[in-house]
Amino acid sequence: MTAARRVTIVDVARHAGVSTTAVSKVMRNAYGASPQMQEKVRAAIDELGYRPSAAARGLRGKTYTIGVMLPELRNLFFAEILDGVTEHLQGTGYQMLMAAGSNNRATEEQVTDALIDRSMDGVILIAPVSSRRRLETIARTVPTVVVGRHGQSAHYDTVADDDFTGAGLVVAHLAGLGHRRIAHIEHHETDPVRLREMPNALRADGYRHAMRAHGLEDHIDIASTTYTQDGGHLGARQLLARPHRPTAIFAGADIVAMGVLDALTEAGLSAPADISVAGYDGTAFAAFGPISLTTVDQAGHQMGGNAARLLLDRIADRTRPTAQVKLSPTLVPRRTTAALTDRTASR
Amino acid sequence: MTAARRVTIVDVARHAGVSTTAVSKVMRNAYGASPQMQEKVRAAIDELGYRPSAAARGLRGKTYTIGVMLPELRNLFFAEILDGVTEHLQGTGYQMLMAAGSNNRATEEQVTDALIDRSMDGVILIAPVSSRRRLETIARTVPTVVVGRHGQSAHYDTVADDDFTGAGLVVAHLAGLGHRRIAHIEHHETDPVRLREMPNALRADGYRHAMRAHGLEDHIDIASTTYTQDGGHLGARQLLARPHRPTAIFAGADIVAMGVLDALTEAGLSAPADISVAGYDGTAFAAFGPISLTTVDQAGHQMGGNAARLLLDRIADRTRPTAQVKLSPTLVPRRTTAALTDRTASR
DNA sequence: AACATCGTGGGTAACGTTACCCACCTCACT
DNA sequence: AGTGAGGTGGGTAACGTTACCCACGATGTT
Repeated sequence: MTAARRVTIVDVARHAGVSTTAVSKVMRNAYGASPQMQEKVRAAIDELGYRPSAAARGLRGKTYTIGVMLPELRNLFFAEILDGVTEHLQGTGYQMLMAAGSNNRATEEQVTDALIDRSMDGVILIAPVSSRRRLETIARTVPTVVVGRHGQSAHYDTVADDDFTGAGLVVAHLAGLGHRRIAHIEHHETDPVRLREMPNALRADGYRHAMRAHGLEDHIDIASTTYTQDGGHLGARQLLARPHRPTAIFAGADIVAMGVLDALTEAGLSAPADISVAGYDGTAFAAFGPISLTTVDQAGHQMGGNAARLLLDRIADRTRPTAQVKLSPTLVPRRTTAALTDRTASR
Repeated sequence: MTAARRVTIVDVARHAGVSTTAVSKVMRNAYGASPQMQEKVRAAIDELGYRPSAAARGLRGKTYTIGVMLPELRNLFFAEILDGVTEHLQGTGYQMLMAAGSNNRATEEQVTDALIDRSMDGVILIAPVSSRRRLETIARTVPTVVVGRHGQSAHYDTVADDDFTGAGLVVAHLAGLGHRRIAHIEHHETDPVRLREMPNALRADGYRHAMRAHGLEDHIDIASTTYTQDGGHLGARQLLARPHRPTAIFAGADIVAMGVLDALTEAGLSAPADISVAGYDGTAFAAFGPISLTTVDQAGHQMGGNAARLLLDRIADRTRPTAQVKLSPTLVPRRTTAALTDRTASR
């Protein structure tokens, strides 16, 4: 019942009959330990089951811990990114720890502070909503990579998908199927910095631009809600209530498309018979057979892998110039989008 | 570009013209600091933006960090549990950090070790697959709560759902709808300890017991795969290939039901017209309109809240006797189950 | 024979915080 | 005036690890 005292480096040193310095060297594979010494120490380590304390290590140097801030747990797209990070970290000795920031500035600040307090060697911020200034502050304190948000910084690296182009792919796909009244559901944004940096804003821009490019500027129609299932639900209801109901809805994210499909079901409609629906992200949910959602794959796995790589590079050299990785999205047509028929068009 | 040196307690002490001890007292709201001193110190803290290092704190005492091991990120049921934990931890000063264990013993061991190395004040293990002995070892090292696994221990508390009863609810529901050929997809288990402790094993037991109670012992039919979407897919294909195809499938978890629905779609079948399908967990996915999966709600949110409460209690008093919290599941009938018709029965 | 050089091991002082103890001051009470 | 109690502040030694440096002996070089 009484907690067994931790085995420390001192115990190992005594047990092996060497100095703590020697044990430390062996642990770190540092120079200056003969093979015999290494063997002796390793035997003692195994025998006592010694594991170094990350806290004590962190006080002197590295903690071998990467902190990841993610805005929420329910959006499966983030799982793809995390898989990419985990995979890249395999065998590097780094452990990834995650904390959820719940998509608002106050908790996000709290969470990132918590990661810094716990002396992470580096942090990966996924789709952060914090102010630009705040991100810079974090990046000056600890090596930082920002994923899923554009914008160039002298302090942090970024990994993002080319959202502007991706949105264009969706519009082209739907226009190619004969649709003209193609509506969009966006995540509402007013902050000028975020209008330039956030993926949702770029997707909306890409939508507008592509609509114009296809000669459909008169049909530009946007419902402004949030990137959540509820946001999709609300947005769809707004769009369905309009006098000229759209024949296709481009939801800004797969999770939004879920809400749209939910709302369609409630209204007794279905995709693609009544309305075509497309999402964005390329989550496992979209690939799920009974749903089979047309979406844009932004290669979350690769985003995560790139983020981890950039972070390790920056931990190794904090002065190297920052990089901006932009990945190309691909359209994945599935069964929620279909050619415009007389029936759908006439509504 | 050069990393700004961290503000430490010494900087604050100097800036406020007091001792580090005084600053420490103020930080911890400890006894022995006059109001004037508190004010002076707080002013200095704000001015310098001081935040204590969790690593250094951990070396002496507590880190105010709770570690959570979860088996994977894609099963939305775990998100419910985590929400419950987060909510309970609100305002306690504890931060939750998560690490994913990927459902196998080796990585699970690695991850739990990593949490211990980082001197977590306590850990919550969600549906761990580790051996009983390993769990005991962890619990002797650090306050531990095990969620989603039965079995009594002298060292760790447990929170689980009454899986045996829950499985019975599903069988009763389906039998009530007239089904007799009710099949089950289980997560394969052979280890005798796990057969007693793991929810999947208890659900399978509950299924068998309820089938017998309803006089359906001749129709007991189990596909033994895993609790993943692929497992559900595989299990469903096995069941569909049998000479006497079942009219209802009870999938051991919602994620398994996803795989079942996927396989049905592939086979050109649908639920509930051709086959009724029920899951288990009560995830947000099951509630999703276009799916509308009949399931058993195991109140993940409450499980998480209970786990956090038990953990904080144990951190406060490591010698108190362990507790086993068992929550009652409830059936949530939705649209994937329906009364047996002549058409489905005759297949 | 004198002198570098190299390989190997250990001593010591941090890192930032807190637990524990002691010193001092003020006030009230004998 | 002397004593005790209570309130307030600080000094010091840990916690477990690593970076830096120094010492020693063996080997090779002039």
